Amino acid sequence: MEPLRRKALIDATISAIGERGSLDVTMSEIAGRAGVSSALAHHYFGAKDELLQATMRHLLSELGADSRVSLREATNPRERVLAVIAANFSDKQFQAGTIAAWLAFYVEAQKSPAMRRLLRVYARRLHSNLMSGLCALMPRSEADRVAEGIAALIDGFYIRRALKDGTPNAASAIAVIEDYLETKLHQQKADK
Amino acid sequence: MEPLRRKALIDATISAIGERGSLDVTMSEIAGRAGVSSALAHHYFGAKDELLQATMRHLLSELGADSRVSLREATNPRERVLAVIAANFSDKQFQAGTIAAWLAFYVEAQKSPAMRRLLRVYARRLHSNLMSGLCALMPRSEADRVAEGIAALIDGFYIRRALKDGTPNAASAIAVIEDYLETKLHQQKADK
DNA sequence: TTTTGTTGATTGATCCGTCAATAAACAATA
DNA sequence: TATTGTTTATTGACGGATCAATCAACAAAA
Repeated sequence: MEPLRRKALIDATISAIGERGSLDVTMSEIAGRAGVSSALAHHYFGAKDELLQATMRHLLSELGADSRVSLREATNPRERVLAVIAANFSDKQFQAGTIAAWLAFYVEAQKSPAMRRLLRVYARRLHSNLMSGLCALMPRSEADRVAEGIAALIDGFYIRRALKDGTPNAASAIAVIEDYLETKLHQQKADK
Repeated sequence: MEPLRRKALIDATISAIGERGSLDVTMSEIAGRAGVSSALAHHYFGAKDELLQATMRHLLSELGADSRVSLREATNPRERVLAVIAANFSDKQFQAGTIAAWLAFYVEAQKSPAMRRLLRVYARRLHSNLMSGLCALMPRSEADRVAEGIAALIDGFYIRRALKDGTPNAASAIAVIEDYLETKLHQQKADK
């Protein structure tokens, strides 16, 4: 029962955050969505921030898994980079609820060391995933810079989704980022 | 007296948000920082979200003013773009408190239409400021895309500051963004 | 019967917003 | 100038609402 409930509560947390748009969701709200009492949520998670952290870890591991799958299909360095970008803007990831949760967690990270730690894991992983492709395409120092740029672009488009009404368009975000990459690759070839 | 108090309360709001890292600051906390009672804060602003909105507007107008000053010193299109970037990462803007406030407002925008409206003003202004330089350097459609990229990069580096401990380094952020711009300009010249 | 699952009720804390009351500044008037 | 009236500034205290967390109690497996 326990794993079931935990999963349901975490899912409920994401959808609640997604709907409300911030971490300002009550335990009762979350528990209600999961079809249980708030007391049960406390029973399984102890305190609210532990539930939030578990939710964050869940998001993190889902993105990690998606990235790995996406990377496995890549057959060359360039495709590896594209795969990482694609994973971040897949339908599963680039969704209102998930995006809202990421943003809220970024804010939370400013006061919660635990959250900050988790976000750093995300950042490091993203960087190294990007580098795994970029390193073969340009000198290390240049690759580092481009990876930082792409990472900032990804987070930037995530945050900017907060401005748009209606459906977020992952397509145009991908287009801009890929254009950045292609331009960079082109430049590398020219320099050689 | 009124203008004095309003200013003090808005400044107190920014510093409180900056220190706590989120909008989860109480009226008492803010009022205390401004050296007045919480009742007075209510007297001048009515409700908490009005104070928060006033704070957001203040941030917005400060950034707008800084951008205008920075732009005035530019003597050619390329410098105009650089000026906009520089304004966003000036010591005055790229500061822990201010950054925390921007992020928190982004999250708030997901549930508050008023905040969303203000952030859209910011986004539009940034875009048009960037376009004022880019349009002279490349075709409009390309300029649009580059402007979107730079805007996302700026917001991306802002949000990523939440991960770093210690002082935020505006310098490396500027370096990446300017590198992006230069690469793009180079590409334009080559295409011609 | 021991362990696991589950809840309703409750507690204690926090916090927004209001209000009545006081003080200070200001205006009017005799 | 002295006095009276009026608006502005300011606060302490409080009502009312919300919410996290606890707990005692009950049901259901094992």
